[in-house]
Amino acid sequence: MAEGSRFYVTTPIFYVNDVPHIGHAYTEVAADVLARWHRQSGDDTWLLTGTDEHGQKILRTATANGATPQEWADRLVESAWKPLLDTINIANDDFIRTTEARHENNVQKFLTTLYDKGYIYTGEYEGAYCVGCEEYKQAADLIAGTGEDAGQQVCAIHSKPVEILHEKNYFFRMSDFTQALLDLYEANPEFIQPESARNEVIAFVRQGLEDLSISRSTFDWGIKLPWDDTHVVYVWFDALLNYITAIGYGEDQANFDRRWPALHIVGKDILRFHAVIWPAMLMAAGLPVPAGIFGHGWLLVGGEKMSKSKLTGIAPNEITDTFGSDAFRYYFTSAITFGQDGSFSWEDLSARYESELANGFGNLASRSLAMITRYFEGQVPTEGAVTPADAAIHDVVAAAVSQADDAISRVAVHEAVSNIWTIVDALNGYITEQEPWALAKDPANADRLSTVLYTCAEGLRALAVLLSPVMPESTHKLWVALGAETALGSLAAQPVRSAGSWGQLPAGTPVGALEPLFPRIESAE
RNA sequence: GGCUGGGUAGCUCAGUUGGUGAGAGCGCACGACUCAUAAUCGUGAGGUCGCGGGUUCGAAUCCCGCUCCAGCUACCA
Repeated sequence: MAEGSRFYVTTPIFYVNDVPHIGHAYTEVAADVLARWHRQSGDDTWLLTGTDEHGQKILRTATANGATPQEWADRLVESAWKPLLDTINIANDDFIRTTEARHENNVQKFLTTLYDKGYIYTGEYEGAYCVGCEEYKQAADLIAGTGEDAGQQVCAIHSKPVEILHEKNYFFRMSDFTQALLDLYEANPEFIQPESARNEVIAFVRQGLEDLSISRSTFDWGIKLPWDDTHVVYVWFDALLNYITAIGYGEDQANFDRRWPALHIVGKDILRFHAVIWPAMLMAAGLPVPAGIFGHGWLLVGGEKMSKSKLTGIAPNEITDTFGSDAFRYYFTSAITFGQDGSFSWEDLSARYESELANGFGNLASRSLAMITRYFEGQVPTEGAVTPADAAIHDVVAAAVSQADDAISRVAVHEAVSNIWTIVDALNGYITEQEPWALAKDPANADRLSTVLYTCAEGLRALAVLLSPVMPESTHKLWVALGAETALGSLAAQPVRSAGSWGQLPAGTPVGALEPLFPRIESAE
């Protein structure tokens, strides 16, 4: 899906009962960077995120907190999830909540469609039920009993024997789609990325799929089945449909056709739901399957998956309060190979902030603008005769643009940043070699000095555009300081794919003052 | 147990279909420079490429065994 003028990307919807941590933020940032890049390239772009609000757990915690589940969800959406998007500067186009009418009504339409087509049947669910937990347990949640319970399976939490219960349930004929899914994976190798995720899924589906129980009657916080209001739909079935109800499935066919299919960015923990159940659901309904599923890795803290119970969970604002949202976004998109697990540490974050953002990019902007201010009275100088050294910079910029765009099309966000960063390194080296401060000592070198500093200004102009999807705030400051806001218009309006064409910033443009883009941070604590 | 990945310089990681002396960034040491956020640029030190076999003229790169780490092994999201 490299080019084309349409780009629909989604994040998973947040389960409102969770506490926001950097894992959620990581997914959001990645999707947002992709969306901003495409949007700024002129593609018809849509970034969807939202919240998942149904299910037994939410009913329980709401009750425990003396609220109705809807009140509870409302509270969490406003106090936790929407603020998270602000904290990390996400420019989503929509925010869907699974309790909204546009979702609930059309989930019912979808269910009716599957029911009418015969993909849903009445069956009996048999499961191990723990009275203490008030829910069915999976085999992994059970342990062998001891003492008087020896020989029986007991609940790992309550250590009491579980009961085998039977319940009337509605089932989705997912097993019908085993072969169709395998064919899909085969025919479209990039449907699931990265390759390791694809292998995982294929191995799973090859074992054969079972039908999926998609209704619950033991609680009622969910979307009712249209043909049997004593059952609510299984939460995942409900949640996955957000990707199409948000864009008009069931009520706005034109918009649906305009947006669908989507690229789904998900963590590898929920890969299976997206790569197996979801496409099967769509196939059953006669709808196109997603454009792709990208499963990214875990953030590891101290070599282990971050978790609240091990006190390694980190709230995004712990980072942004000190480093800012741009640094947060930069760090997670550049330091971690998208698709693989990545290590997070405060030391690494501080080190990269200082060496790459402050000393590398920030200082490049400072030194360039300082010299333009000092030697050319604050106006972008004229480019004179171009030497091989200057041409080399032009080439680096042009190459960075095409390489980064290619990387984005492959969802290789980290690679794109790395490609763009070659401009930072090249310009810092260029300045040291060209020694504009030495040229400035002799008026005979005025033309050369002018060209060197023009090259710096143009390089920065390109950097501002290319990095704006990743670091919207600091690049905007740089854009204004370069005088580009008045000379070329708003940064968001700059087409990213033509950022490499040289000579856009007009000579004579007045530059402004620039505070350090990434100020040094005292001691990191 | 089975499956999917991974174990490469102090740290985080690249290493296409096996082939000139194994790479990058950071950190460290030394040097250059002074426009700049005590920033920049250059040079250098540093590695039995998890362990043991095998295939090959030649393997970090293929095959076998072993070992260590992480994740998955479906209807809680």
